[in-house]
Order: sequence, then structure tokens, then C-alpha cells
Amino acid sequence: MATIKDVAAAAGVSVATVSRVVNNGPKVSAKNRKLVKQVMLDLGYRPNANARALVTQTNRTLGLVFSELTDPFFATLAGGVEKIARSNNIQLLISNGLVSAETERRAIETLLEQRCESMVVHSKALSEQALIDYAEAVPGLVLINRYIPAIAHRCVWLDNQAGGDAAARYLLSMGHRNIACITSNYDIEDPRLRLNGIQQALQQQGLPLNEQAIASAEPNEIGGEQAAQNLLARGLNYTALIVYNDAMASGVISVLCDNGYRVPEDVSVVGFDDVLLSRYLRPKLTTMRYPIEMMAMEAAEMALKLANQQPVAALHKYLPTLVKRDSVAPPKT
Amino acid sequence: MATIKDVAAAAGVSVATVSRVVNNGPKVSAKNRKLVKQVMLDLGYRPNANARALVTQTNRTLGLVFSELTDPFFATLAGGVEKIARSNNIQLLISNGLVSAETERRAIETLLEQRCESMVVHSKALSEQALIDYAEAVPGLVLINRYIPAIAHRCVWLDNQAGGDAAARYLLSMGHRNIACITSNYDIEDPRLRLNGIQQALQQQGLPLNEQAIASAEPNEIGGEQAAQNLLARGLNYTALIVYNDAMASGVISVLCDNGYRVPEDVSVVGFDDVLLSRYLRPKLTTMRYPIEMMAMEAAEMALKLANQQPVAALHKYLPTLVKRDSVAPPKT
DNA sequence: TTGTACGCGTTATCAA
DNA sequence: TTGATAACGCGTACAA
Repeated sequence: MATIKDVAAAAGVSVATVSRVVNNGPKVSAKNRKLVKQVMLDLGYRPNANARALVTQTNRTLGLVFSELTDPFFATLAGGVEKIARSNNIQLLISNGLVSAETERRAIETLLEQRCESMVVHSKALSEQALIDYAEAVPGLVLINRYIPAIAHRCVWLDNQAGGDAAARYLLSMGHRNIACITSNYDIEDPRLRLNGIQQALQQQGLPLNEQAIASAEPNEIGGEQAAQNLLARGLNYTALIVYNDAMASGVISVLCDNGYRVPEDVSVVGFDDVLLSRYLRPKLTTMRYPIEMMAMEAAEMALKLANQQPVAALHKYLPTLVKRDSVAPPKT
Repeated sequence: MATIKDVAAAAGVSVATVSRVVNNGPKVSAKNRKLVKQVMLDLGYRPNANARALVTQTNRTLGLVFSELTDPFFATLAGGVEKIARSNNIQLLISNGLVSAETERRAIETLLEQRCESMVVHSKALSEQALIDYAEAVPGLVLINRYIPAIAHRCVWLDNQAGGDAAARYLLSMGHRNIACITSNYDIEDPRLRLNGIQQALQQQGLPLNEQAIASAEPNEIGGEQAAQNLLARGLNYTALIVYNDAMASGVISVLCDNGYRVPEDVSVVGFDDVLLSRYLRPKLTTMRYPIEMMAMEAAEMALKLANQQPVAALHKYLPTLVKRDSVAPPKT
């Protein structure tokens, strides 16, 4: 591929002049500008971003580390980040963190090697200290969906416990007393916090949430099917189910229907996330809205600002809100 | 951030030695190797990928240009590419092409400036000639979901016409004679080809496909709803609908249900893509499977190989296959 | 086994 | 308005 030298030689000018026209520099004669532009076109010249990054010490790149492109929830997250990157003319570099601490670390390291000045990181497995260290090393790093007090202003997160609480309260207010949970079997804090919230709401009514009433599996459609089957196998006598996310909920409803249970007449179901899917399930899914796109956009904007030494607000906490649709009804009496 | 010089100075060795241990070079004493490694750790040294790319003339980066991270179909595509990139230890650079020729061009140009040696490109708006030119300039470029005869070996694509044909044939074989289409209003070849296939199958039975029986809208859930409403407004007297994709189909079914039509008892519906969603819709959606993840993986592998001057097969054509689920039944007589 | 020095493609400084 | 030229951080002949 043609370099700036090739262009300079072919145009009979110095590399400095070429560089000036490339960067719309001020001091270059109209004649030369036109000439150089033509030569660039002829030679198919494109400035080498690597060389440029080397000397300018900045590469207009936003790194995103997260786990699963294919999951609608994460896709929405990535979409939000991408929007901000694009509107700021910033390249998007994606690094997959899967779920393990080791891969998450590698994902961040890779981004570090690329010297991308801003990053939004979705990390569940890395320790708080590790993340704090990274945040210190990279001014433009912001955490999404995780709250670490020591670096609170670098975190954009959702109050999961409040979400669990709100879901449970809603069901209670509808008259449900036999409530079961289907949760994620990932060893991260989100499911624990949501469960805490649920438990708290139930306890306030003097209702326990015992082990028997909790089934866990992978947080996707298949997992939802499995967990629902397990619950069924134990003899289902609950009137309502709080499910970890909408993907699982779709699997749950599917199994419920296949086994002759009507939703919501026999069993009510509440999801979490409000992924697009939930509007097209039948019945339409009642769920806790997780404003992930907005959060992702804010995280990306923060990352860009921080990398530019601009200040950001101190608190970026979001609350899930209840979206009432058709999957909840009062229990049969 | 610490450079190789810093490390060399701190360790009291030359940059060459440091470089050797970074790259696991052969000739360096165990003592020095250990020493340097320790210093790198202390200083938090990370090799600068830009500088490295500059000298090695390769940056282990795979560029992906496509339109919509948020769309499950494209998310699956991106997921396939990501898998291959990750398993080959290659960075993923994402460039958004939206739908216009101009943005698609810019997306590719950006990747070009990054000097990523392999790219998988999903371009619908760019002209054949423009893509041929790019393919010539970048040996590791492969096109996905598009077929250009002149560079056939660089294309991974689906036979859309065969898909339309198969869907229509299936409906015909079930006894349907009044078939309508809901299609995408994007000005690209895919909807045209699928429609051609449908028309061809119908004509073989002496059935016309007139304008009245075609409604178009954006290829997503909302678009599906709108198109279905339009069809309804015209007075729906069809027994079966072939819909451009599963997302639209979910919107279509939703509107149908809301208006008292039962699927499939009153109206049969066939989708396209076999996105995960289709398994969780009620009724489960009968659809044409678009093996997009497999195709994306192949495209990524090809791109990597081509960038490495390794040969690839001449033909990469895929056929959609019918997935029978519950949204099609014989017409009422 | 180790170190010196050049070049990768740019930008930016300083003279001219 | 233009042109030499010194960085930027790294890999790698080549020499020691």
C-alpha cells in the first residue's frame, strides 16, 4: 500500500506538504493541494492509522469488553456503545471476556496493548481490586453493570436488589403468596442481589423463600426450559414465578404451555430486562425494564469524556421499572 | 505508559534483549529473562500494538463491517465472526455500514486505514464494481450475504431465490392457493430475489402474485406490524403469508392475533432466518433456516486464510432449508 | 548471549 | 509556503 513518501515522490513535493493536505493543514498552496489530492487518489493512498497513533499518542478507539454478542441483552448494550462511538467518529474494538476472570483480564490487556484511550468494560468475574487497578491505569475506563464503591464515579450500574424487590412487591400486591424463583446459576452478584431483593419483600409479609422454591440454570432460553422442568418435577404449586431474565422467561413459558399450564391464568410470570423479545411473546411478558441501551450510551460517553480529562457526574445508578403486560394475573382462589 | 526503553533501562539491558523476552525469542540467558520479566511486571509494561504493527506490517486484526449489532440476525453473524477471531487470537474491529453506500464506503475505508489484513464485509448498498475494487486492494477481504460473479471465490452467500421458491412450494403442497407476501422495503436485492423465487413457484401452478398481495415495510417487528395492518386494511382474504424474516413475522402474528385471526387455523405464516426468537413465539414459527452463524464462521476463516495467502474453495453458496414448526396448517375448506 | 542501529509511516518543529 | 529531520515504540539484521 502506498505510503506518504510514495505520494510525495510522485507529486514532487515533500512528505511534510503531503501530511499537511492529508490533515487539512493551513499553509499549502491551492495548486499543490490539488496536485497532491490527485496523486493520493491515483495511488489509492490511505494514511496508516498505526503510524499516526504512534506519533500522536492517540488512536480514536473505544474498546468494549463484554461476553456475548449473540445475547439480545448484550447486543443492545453493544449497540448503545456503538452508537456513541460512531457519532463521535471513534473506532470500536471488541474484546470478548466470556465469563472467567482470566479471559476478562486478557480482554482488557489486549485493549491496553492497542492503547485505546477509552474503554467500557463489562466484567463480572474480575476482583474489585483488579478492576480498581485497571481503572487507575486507564483514565478512560468505565465499568458497566457493576458497582465498586472505591471508583463509584467510574461505574454505571443498575440496582438489582431494588429490581427483585419491586418484582416481588408487585406480585404480592396482586395477591400472590406462593412465589417461586428461577435464577441464573452464574456465580456473579446479579442473581444474588435480585434474590436478596425478592426475599426481603417476601419477608416483610412474613413469607419465607425456601430453597425448594428456587431453581437455577444458564440464563438463556434453554436454561429457562430446564429450570422450569425441574420446578415442575418437584411438583409445582406456585401461583407466580419471578424469572432471572426475559430469555429464561421465554423458555419457562414455553415449558409451562407445553405442560398444560396457562399463563397467566394458572401461573403468573415476571421477567427481567425488557428485551425486545418480551413484547412478542404470547402472553406479552410483564417484566422489569433494564435500561441497558441508555446505560451503555452513558458509559460510552463517560469513557470518552474521561479519556479527554473532562469531568463526569459522581453517580450513575439506574433503577429498573416495572413494565406491566399480560403475563401476570391474580391467583385463582 | 512504560516503553521498551524504560524496561531496558530499569533492567540494565538493551532494548533488543527486552524485545527478545517479550517475543519469547530464543537467545537470552535464563537470568536476564527472569530479570526482564520482573521489571516488565513492576513497570506495568505492555507492548504497543501500534508500534509493533508498524514494523511487522501486520496487526492481527479482523475487521467486520455490517449494519446493526442489535438485530438478532446480525448479532448472530457478528457472533460467528467473533468466535473465529477469538480462537485465532485476532482482534475484532467493528465498523458500522448502516445501509447507505456512503457509510459502507467509509466503514471499509476506516478498516483500510487501520491496515487490518482481513475483513468480512456485509455490504448491500455498494456497487459491484466498488466491491470488486476493494477486494482487489485487500487480499483478505470476503463478502458475506452477497454474490458477485467476478469475485465468486470471495463471496459467502445464500441462495435467496431458492429460499422463496421453497417456502412457496411448501405452502402450495399444503393446499394453499391464496398466498400473500410481506417483504422488506429496503432497496437491496435480497427481498427481490426471495419474491422472484415465490413468484416462480406460484407461476408454475398458474397462480399469479399480484401487487395487491404484497405489503412492504422495514424488516423488523414494527415493520411486520405495519405491513400486516396494511394487508388487513385492504381486506385480508389470504390463507397464507410468506414473511421476509422472523422479526417481521413476530410482528405480523402479533397483529393477526390482536385482530382475532388464529395462526395457523385461519392464516398460515412462514418466516425466514430461523432466528432464536422463532422457537419461542406462539405458535412456534415455521421458517426458512438461514445458517448465518456457520456462514459467518466460514467467511471469517476464509478472510484469515486469504490474508495469509492460503487458497480457499471456489464456491461458498448456502441453501436455506425449511424448518417445520407450528405456524402452518392446511387452509380451511 | 548481548547490544547497536536502522527502518516501519506519520506528525511536528524548525529553518529556509 | 515549503522542506529537512527528529521523534513515536518496536523488531531485527548485523556486529561484537
